[in-house]
Order: sequence, then C-alpha cells, then structure tokens
Amino acid sequence: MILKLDFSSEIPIYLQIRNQIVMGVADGKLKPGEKLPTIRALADEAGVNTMTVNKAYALLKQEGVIVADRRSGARIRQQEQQRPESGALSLSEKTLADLRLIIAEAKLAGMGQEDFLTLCAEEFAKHNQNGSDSHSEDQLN
Amino acid sequence: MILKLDFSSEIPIYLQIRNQIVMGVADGKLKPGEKLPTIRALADEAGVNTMTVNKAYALLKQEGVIVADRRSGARIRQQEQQRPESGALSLSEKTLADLRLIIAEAKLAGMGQEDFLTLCAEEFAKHNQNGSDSHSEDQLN
Amino acid sequence: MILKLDFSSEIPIYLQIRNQIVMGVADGKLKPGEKLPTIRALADEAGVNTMTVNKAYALLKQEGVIVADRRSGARIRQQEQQRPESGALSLSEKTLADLRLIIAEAKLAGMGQEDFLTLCAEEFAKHNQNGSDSHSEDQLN
Amino acid sequence: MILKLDFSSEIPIYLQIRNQIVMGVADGKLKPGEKLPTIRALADEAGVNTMTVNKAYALLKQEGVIVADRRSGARIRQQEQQRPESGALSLSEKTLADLRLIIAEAKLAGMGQEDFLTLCAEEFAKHNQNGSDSHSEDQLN
DNA sequence: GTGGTCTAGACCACT
DNA sequence: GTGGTCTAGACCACG
Repeated sequence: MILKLDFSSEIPIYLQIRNQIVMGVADGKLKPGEKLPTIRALADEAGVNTMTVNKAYALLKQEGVIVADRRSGARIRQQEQQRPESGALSLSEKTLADLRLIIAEAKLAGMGQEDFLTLCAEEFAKHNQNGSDSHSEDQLN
Repeated sequence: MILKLDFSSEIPIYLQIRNQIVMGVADGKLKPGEKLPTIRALADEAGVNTMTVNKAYALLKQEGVIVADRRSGARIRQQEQQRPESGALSLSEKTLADLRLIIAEAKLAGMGQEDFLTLCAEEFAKHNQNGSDSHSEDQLN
Repeated sequence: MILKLDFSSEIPIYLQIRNQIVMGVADGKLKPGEKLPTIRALADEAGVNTMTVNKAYALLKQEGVIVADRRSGARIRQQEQQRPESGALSLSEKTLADLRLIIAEAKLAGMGQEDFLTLCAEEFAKHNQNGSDSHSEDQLN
Repeated sequence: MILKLDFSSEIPIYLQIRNQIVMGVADGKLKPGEKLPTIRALADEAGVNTMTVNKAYALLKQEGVIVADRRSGARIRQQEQQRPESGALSLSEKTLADLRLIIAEAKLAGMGQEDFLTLCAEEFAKHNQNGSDSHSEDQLN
C-alpha cells in the first residue's frame, strides 16, 4: 500500500487517502479480507498526522469499505457482507452528480458520446486484470 | 437561468454556480453568444453575495467558458474562439482523476463494465436534444 | 488606421486605442504630421462610443504624441516639437517598472540574459523597415 | 518580505503584491522552497485586508509561482516542478504584447535599438548576483 | 449600469 | 493556526 499524496492539492489529505484505498480495492490491488496498515504505521509512512489517517479510516468504515477487526486493525470488507446502502447496482446521488459534471466537461472539451464511452471503457478495463502482482491469471482461480 | 443552490452542501456556492453554468452550456440550455445575467442580478436572484457570483464568473472566464464583453455583461463563449488550453478532445488531468474515482466507486457498488457504460450513455444522451430551439422533441411523446 | 480591439480584454478600450496609435507611430505606419481620423469616424469604424475615442485622443494629446490641429482634427506630432516631458533618452518611471516586471517574468520562464536580449532585438527591429507600404526604401529619402 | 504598496496607484493592490513576489523570486530574494508569510501576517504587515492578500496568493498559485503546502503556509515552487503552462523559454502572449508596447514607447522617447538593449541588459543584470546567499558580492566594492 | 476591487468581520474544514 | 469561503456594504473605472 503505497500512497501518493499531493500536499498542495485542493483535495484534503484524508480524502486522498480514502480515495486511493477505494481505488486500490476496485483495482484488485487490495483484496477482500486483506489487512490494512495500522493508523500509526500509515501516518508515519505517509508523513502525515495520525488524526488525518484516522479520519480516512473512519470514513471508509462508515462507507462499508473496510471493517475494524478489533484484534488486528482494519481489513477490507469481504464481498458477501457488501456495503449496506447500495441496494442494487446504482451510484450514490453525489457520485452521480459528479459523473454528470464530468460528462458536461467532456462535452465542452468537444468530445462526442462515442469518444466519451471509449474513454470510459478504457479506464474501466485498465486495472481489471492486475489483481495480484506477478501472475495475472487469478480470474481462473 | 434558474440556479438551484444547496447552502448546506460541502461544495462552495461559487463552485455550484460555476458547475451549473458549465452543465447548462453542455446541455445546450445556454447557447454560445447568449448573454448571462449580470453579477448583481444573479446574486439577487440566488440570494447570495455579489462577490460569490463574481468568483464563479471569474473562474468561468479563466476556464474560457464565458467572456466578459466589457460593454454589456458576460456571454457564453462562441465556439470559434474555443477554450485555449484544451488542445483537442481530452479531459483535464483533474477531470480524468475524478472519472477514475467514479469508476472505482461503480466497481465497489457491484457494477460491471456493461452496467457502467450503459449508465454513462444514458446520462450523456439525456440532454442532447434540447437546446436546438425552444420547442424540443419531447412534445412528440 | 485599422484598429483591432478586444472587447473582452482586461485592458480598457480607450487604452487599446491609445496603445495601437503609439505602436503605429513607433513602427512608422503613422508618420509625423499625418492626419488622424476624426473621433466620430474612428468610433464608427471601431464600433465604440465616441467618448471612448475621445478619451484615447485626450490621453495622446496630453502625452504629446498627437496635436489637435484646430481646423482639421488631430495630427501626429512633428519630430522637432518632441514630447515635452522626455528630457533625454529615458523611459517614464511607469514604463521602466513595467519593463522590470517583464524581465522578472522572463527569468521565471527560464530565459537567460542572452535569450531575453535576443528577443528584445528581434522585436525592436521587427517593424523598423516598413514605414510606408509597398516600397520599403524610405530610409533613402 | 517587505512590500511597498502604493494605495493610490491604478494597479490593484493584489496585483502589486503579486508583482513584487514575482520580482522577488526572479531576483533571488525569494528562494525556491522558501516559506511565504501567512495571508494574515502579510495582510497585517501591509495594512490590507486578508481577502486582498488571498487574491494575490490565489493568482500566484494559479500561475504556478507558489504552492500551498496545506500543512503549513505557502511556499515558493521548487524548480523541478516547473510552471506547467510555460512550455520552454517563451513569454506569454500578454507579456509579449506588453514588451512590444514598451519598445514602442522607447522608440517614441527617441531611443535607438542600442540604447534600448543596453537598458535591458542593465536591468536584467541588476539583481542577478544577490540571492545566492546573505552576503553578496557588493561588500567587495 | 457594468464588472473589478476593497474592507471589516466572520465561519468552517483541515491539520 | 492555516487557507478557503462568505457576507454586507462600498467605491471606482469604464462605457
């Protein structure tokens, strides 16, 4: 789990941490049940305050992405116990609003629907294969 | 030009204004060359301070979405004088990062690539027809 | 005398007019004694208010670039009756400050002294020859 | 960081602040990575409102001259992360236009190309030495 | 009347 | 304590 933080970004650090963990899970770099570093370890490694990491973990817990394991820090939530609020295959209202804004920006940049869908397909597929590291045939397991 | 502002949102008001104008242009509700309300008028209508609208307009101007006509108020930029920084058919690095995050959220919500592309296509097409004139195609339904 | 005005520029229109006349004189496109269009004619041609052109002419008069000819509108000042305030070969304090700022910008852009002087020489020489239109040998007259 | 502001100048205060910081960086008085005073501190010291300093800092940030470190205050940008928009060794279109106007003014003031280049060289070199350390070469005179 | 600028004071999220 | 945001007033240059 290597975090790349931009301290001059407009995005709060705790959100950057949260976002990168979310993307790590989506890309398969972080697998269900996998143990996350402790708050202090991650804070030290990233050079930020423990409060900041704490905030990111709390947010992820509230969103149902991770679970606090009591004995051994936090873990990525197992698939079966999916996120509670997501009834079935839909994005949150906020995420949908974000998507609409991105589509608007794409239109202003001169992109047509074809262009945009191609871009989305590329980005969606980009990190689908690399679940582990060296041997990328996990989908056969 | 009717703005819907959420004063309790985490998104700054000036950004909400900016976003809605961007989406208005993308949807064709605001046409190139069309005159925007004056800062004061919009501020009054929306119940916010002129400085807030001022900031939104300044941002849009900097992004090349609108131009300040100096003699009258602000206008939507004509397409011939396109946005300077956007070379051609690509999203800004920030927008692309936002898109990647949304894709990650979609994956966590259990959406597959098909689901996501369908959603994107729907949203992209949603406001494509209206904007050509005052009487849209909806009345045919 | 064809003016190119940018109504969305941050520079006031009257200043744009003044600047272009100054550059016209410096480039030799406007010669000493040459008659300038009337305020109304220039205003009509440029599509601006007569007040605006009036302001530009007043500024140029005050700076000693043009003289009001009483009978026939304004004319470019003759060389012998040079600008009063410029004692000898120096820029105004304001212009010097502008130059210093430009030099600072050039340094930030990574230019060295050689680069900058080369650029200045190019720009200085650029419009030196074309005093009239077709026959560029005027310096022999 | 001592600012000299002219409150009766036509140049907005926030621009005066921005310009002096740009010139400070160019002259080496402000070094890459150096911490700038906080918005409040600078506002107090200069006797202006925090919003005014805020605007200057926002402009400098947008131009890539400084970065907001999020944890501490603002810092002069390191050279490795150079200004994004400036490809290499060229001035912005606006700065170039300013330079052309200055050259025109110089010609009207009776300066030849030699005179002007000499002046530019002097101004360019003026602050080149100091900035390497606290004790400059002047003490050798 | 327009946008641009500024002030004095305030609140909030982030660290 | 930091920057970011917002308000309610105000003045000014410009056209």
